[in-house]
Amino acid sequence: MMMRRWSVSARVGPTASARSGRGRGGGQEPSMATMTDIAREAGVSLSTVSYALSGKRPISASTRTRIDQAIAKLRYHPTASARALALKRTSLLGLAVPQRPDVDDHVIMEFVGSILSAAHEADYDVVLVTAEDRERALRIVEEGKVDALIVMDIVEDDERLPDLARLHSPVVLIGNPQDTNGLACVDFDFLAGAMLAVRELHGRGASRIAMLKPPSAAAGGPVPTYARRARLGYTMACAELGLDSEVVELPPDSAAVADFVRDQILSGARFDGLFVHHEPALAMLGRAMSQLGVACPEEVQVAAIAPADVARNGPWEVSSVDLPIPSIGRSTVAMALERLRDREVPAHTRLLSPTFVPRATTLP
Amino acid sequence: MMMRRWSVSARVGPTASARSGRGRGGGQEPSMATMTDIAREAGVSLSTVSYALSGKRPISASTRTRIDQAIAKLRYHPTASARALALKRTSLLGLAVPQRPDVDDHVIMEFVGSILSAAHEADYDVVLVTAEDRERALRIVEEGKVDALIVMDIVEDDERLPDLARLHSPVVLIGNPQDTNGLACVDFDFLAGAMLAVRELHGRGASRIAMLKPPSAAAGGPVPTYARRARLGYTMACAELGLDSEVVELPPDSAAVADFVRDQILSGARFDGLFVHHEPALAMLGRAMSQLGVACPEEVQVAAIAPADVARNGPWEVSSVDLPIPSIGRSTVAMALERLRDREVPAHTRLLSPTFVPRATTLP
DNA sequence: CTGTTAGCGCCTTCAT
DNA sequence: ATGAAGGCGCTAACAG
Repeated sequence: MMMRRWSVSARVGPTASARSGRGRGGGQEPSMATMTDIAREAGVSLSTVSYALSGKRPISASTRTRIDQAIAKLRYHPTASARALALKRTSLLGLAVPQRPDVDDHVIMEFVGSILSAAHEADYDVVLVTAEDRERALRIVEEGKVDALIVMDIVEDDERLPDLARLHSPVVLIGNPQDTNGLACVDFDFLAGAMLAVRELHGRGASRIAMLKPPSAAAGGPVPTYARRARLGYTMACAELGLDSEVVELPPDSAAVADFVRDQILSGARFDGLFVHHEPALAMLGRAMSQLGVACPEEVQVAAIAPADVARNGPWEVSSVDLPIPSIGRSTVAMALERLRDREVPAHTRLLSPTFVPRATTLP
Repeated sequence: MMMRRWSVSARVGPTASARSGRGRGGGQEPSMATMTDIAREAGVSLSTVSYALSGKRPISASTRTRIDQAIAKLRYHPTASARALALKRTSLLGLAVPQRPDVDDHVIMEFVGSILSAAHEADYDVVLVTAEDRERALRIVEEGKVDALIVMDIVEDDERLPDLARLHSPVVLIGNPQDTNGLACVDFDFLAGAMLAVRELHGRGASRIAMLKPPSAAAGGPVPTYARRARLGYTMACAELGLDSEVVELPPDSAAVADFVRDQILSGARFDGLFVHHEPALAMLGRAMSQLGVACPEEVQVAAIAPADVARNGPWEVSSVDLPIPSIGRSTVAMALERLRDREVPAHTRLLSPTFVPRATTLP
């Protein structure tokens, strides 16, 4: 049975013209009830109300009842700012999201959604700032507007890291730059993931395995930290297995993909396995192969690194090392909260282990 | 005259022992500098520092300089919670975003992005909550964690409205429900937009104009508030122009769209104008018409209501009444801030006027 | 089990 | 142009 504590007893009127209780009718600010009001109404002391609410001290049943009634009657709600000032914590996490046009909105929303859920479960709320507004991100933590900061879309040699490293509050990066600047990081283990994909292809008979990836960003452009690690994993796995390695950079347009399939697979038969780390090209590849009549699991096997929904939707069901975006989001929040607890433990990096999910593009 | 050493008026507590001097690096909490520290360092009073920072009182150049130096030296940053408590405002806006799978992530991100920008420009930050978590949305405003709340994705007969209407802080809805419950609303004027699209088609020679829309949600499912208004605009415009009206509900799959084109346009030639309020079907329609050999501006003209990028991308450039998502976002923030200023002005609805952009699917 | 009280860091009305 | 002092609403020692 649900005991209503903050229940709303009665509706007033259409316009809620029933201004504050007794005061004088001159109704200005509704001027919400405070803990002092509750104390008076319940005939107890201020601190008793506080302890009743926080449960940090035993309260007699009768007292608690009177307090609860007063709270319901006056529609009391604790004031976040006051609590924050006294506790020195806001129960707010900062989240810097990228607004660059070249990042997939769907992926971002998945991150944001999982981070929101995880934060809410721990009774934290989330303040969003755009990653491009560096000043603002720094400011909300310096001013104590948030207790910790999560930064998405970290790129190689990210220029924000030195500033972030100076902050006195926990900062967690989503990504894994070569130089973390001593900051905590959470990410998928792209290196292990790439190796796993290659091994799975090889274990299923492929021996001429190419890696397909997007063109390296235009010189100087930002490079996501996973690009290097995935590529490294691929070459390491090939080396380990004694295979030749060849990285093919493919622009994300159907023509280029079709050309590749025609030249390198159909005619050349150069590859019997493809490791694809290139989400937009995945669907194009599927269409090109079916149109050109390349038998997929038989002639050439395909394994990708991609979010599960990307791998499954589209024209075919691609076997893949699934990118567990929600897990990354949750781990990130968890790490932020941990660092909020133990300010002392040194920052570390947490890489989520890969799992291979065979689907329709690899042999059984 | 009284020579007061830096008044230790109330610094007795064990906490305020002010051992902040370099002491030893026993380093516990960095314990950020406060305004009192700045005052001491600059040799002025607390209030002087406060006024220097807020600029609400003239400060002599020399004093200001010393204060600025102290601030720089001690790396001072005002504390948001303290300021919020004193000012009774947090400079934080709440934003409830939908997480329903059937809302386009891209559109959401556009809303969120524009709202973030607008808020930041006014020196507000944004707290994100998921619309599904109604309790939480209410709570962040009741506890004064945010100064106002913006709620996206309002549906017809939205069950959240009564609760939102009870709040004592400004609430702004994105959408325009029939019963606003006295809440402020901002939205695109879908009614006028639909009428405009029909008139433009008619003005260009079309006289048998159908409206294409997604199937009405399964009974009981949430219905976005714009569905009714767009449809109403269509029928009103047809009536006004003395045209027959026919609303065609099309599921968002290529087969259905192709069937429609084949049966109703190719064979039947029943329509020479299509008013499309159905984003996912737009691209499908373009492909179907070109594959089936329907001459687009000549045989049948098409005008849509859609975000500009949706209208322009895809297989054809659709003439359309562009949905100005960023403007809606900005207006929403503006309205929230207005209501924060003038708590008295009654809530009202703001509908953004439509503009027709002729592109390739209408005659000149 | 319950009160009393001193802050948390900043703003602002009075004095000067 | 500058100080002094009293909150803002809540928490957490200290006393009983």
